[in-house]
Amino acid sequence: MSGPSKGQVLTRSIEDYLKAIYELEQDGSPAQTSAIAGALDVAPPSVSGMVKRLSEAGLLQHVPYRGVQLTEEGRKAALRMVRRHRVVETYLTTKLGYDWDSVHEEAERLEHAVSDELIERMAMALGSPRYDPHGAPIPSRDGAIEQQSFVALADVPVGDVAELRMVSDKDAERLRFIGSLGLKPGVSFEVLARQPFRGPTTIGLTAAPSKEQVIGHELAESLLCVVVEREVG
Amino acid sequence: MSGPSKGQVLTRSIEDYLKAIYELEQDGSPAQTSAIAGALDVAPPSVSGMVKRLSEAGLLQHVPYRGVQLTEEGRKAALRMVRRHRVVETYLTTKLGYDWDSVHEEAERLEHAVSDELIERMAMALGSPRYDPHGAPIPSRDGAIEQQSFVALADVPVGDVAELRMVSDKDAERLRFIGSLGLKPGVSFEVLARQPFRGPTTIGLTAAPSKEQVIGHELAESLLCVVVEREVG
DNA sequence: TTTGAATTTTAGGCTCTCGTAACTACCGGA
DNA sequence: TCCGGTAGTTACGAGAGCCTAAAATTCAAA
Repeated sequence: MSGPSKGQVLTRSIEDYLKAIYELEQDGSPAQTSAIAGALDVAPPSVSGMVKRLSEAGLLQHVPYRGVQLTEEGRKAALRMVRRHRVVETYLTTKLGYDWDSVHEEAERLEHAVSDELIERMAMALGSPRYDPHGAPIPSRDGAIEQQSFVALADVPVGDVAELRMVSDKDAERLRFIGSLGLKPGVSFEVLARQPFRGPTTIGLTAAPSKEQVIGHELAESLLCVVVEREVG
Repeated sequence: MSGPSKGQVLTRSIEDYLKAIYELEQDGSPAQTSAIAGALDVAPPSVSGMVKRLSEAGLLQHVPYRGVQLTEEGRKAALRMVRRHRVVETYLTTKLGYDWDSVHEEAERLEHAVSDELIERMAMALGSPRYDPHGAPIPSRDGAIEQQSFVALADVPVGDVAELRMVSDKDAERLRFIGSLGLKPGVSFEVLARQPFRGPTTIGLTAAPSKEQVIGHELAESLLCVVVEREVG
């Protein structure tokens, strides 16, 4: 008795797998076993086993040795988790004074425990926010999510003015550092210089142009931006 | 490698068992296997198995065929869960518009997922409340809990004025009905009449004396009160 | 004091999810 | 085309936590 059916009982583990697979699929291409194992911090054979079960449950399609892709049903379940995670993160920062670097861990546990009703009440209390504190879009109740295309700060040409839009929520230390630079989603800045050979980028915040910030290449690759004003010339 | 040790990793199941056992011990006498099984909706052999593990972990003492008693460590862990449960219930009703009859189920899941920090932030946001929406005392962070002695409404003599103090949070339907009578912790009333043979009690709310309420015996046994004014004579 | 009902425990099994070890498939380079 | 390294899978096993059936214990009533 398997196959696609309504009202699956999803365990915590299954919810974690679906969300991880969804996030891996966002980088194009099917999610690979080792990538899933890495994201969930389990051994690859554990993933093979779970993938088999999820595939039998109709939540994803598995091509052996090639990777997995969520089915419509699996994607929906994954987006439900993503919505929960991001609503919780937003609630904790807005209403309970959490810093943006500490909400991820808490949300990671709460997303499995909250009811749909609680999520809707939180969203309501927040005025149905569209983005979480890290700039990630919050899927709607019915699983629609804004598709975005950003440029990493590392790829914004010198001279352009850009706005920071989104940062990964997974690394607390990185978030603290970014915050200490005065950066958060919505902040705009001009790219003043960049050293070659994957060297650092220098920016000047629009709000405080006098204070320049130097940002290493690796970090600059993780800061997702939109260009607001292209350099003339 | 067992015995009392700091920093146990308590599973959800273990947390449930400890809380259930704590609550059963409140009615005096050690908690019995079947009572625990009933409270958690599992079969008695499951309880025997878990009791063995908890006893080996030093969280309770087990006298075969006689029942179990929490150790200091077990009691502390149980009270931590009780605090979580009641803070969450209070938060949901006060800050997110939940009714007092629907919070129990939600808190039952959240109590396993929230961090100590989140509980303290919720308590802070609420002004460190001493009672939950059902009148139950909230244990302090260090596991101190107010010991109360109440009289069931069914035992309050006719003519006395009493105040409702506490109601079980477990039965949503009962809570809805109690609420529909205008009753909640803090409401006071005069006991106007009581029929014999475990018959109903008639009360008149102090706030609206004209409107009398008739309350069946079973319900009256579950309404925990303090007598505010004893009948003269 | 004996017996029988009720309660508790033991025995044995199942599912879920994880792990390690061993085997298989894929793919790029010689 | 072959060969080896990497990635993926299968085989097997462990622990948690639940179950049913059977055995053991308790206790009260005859």
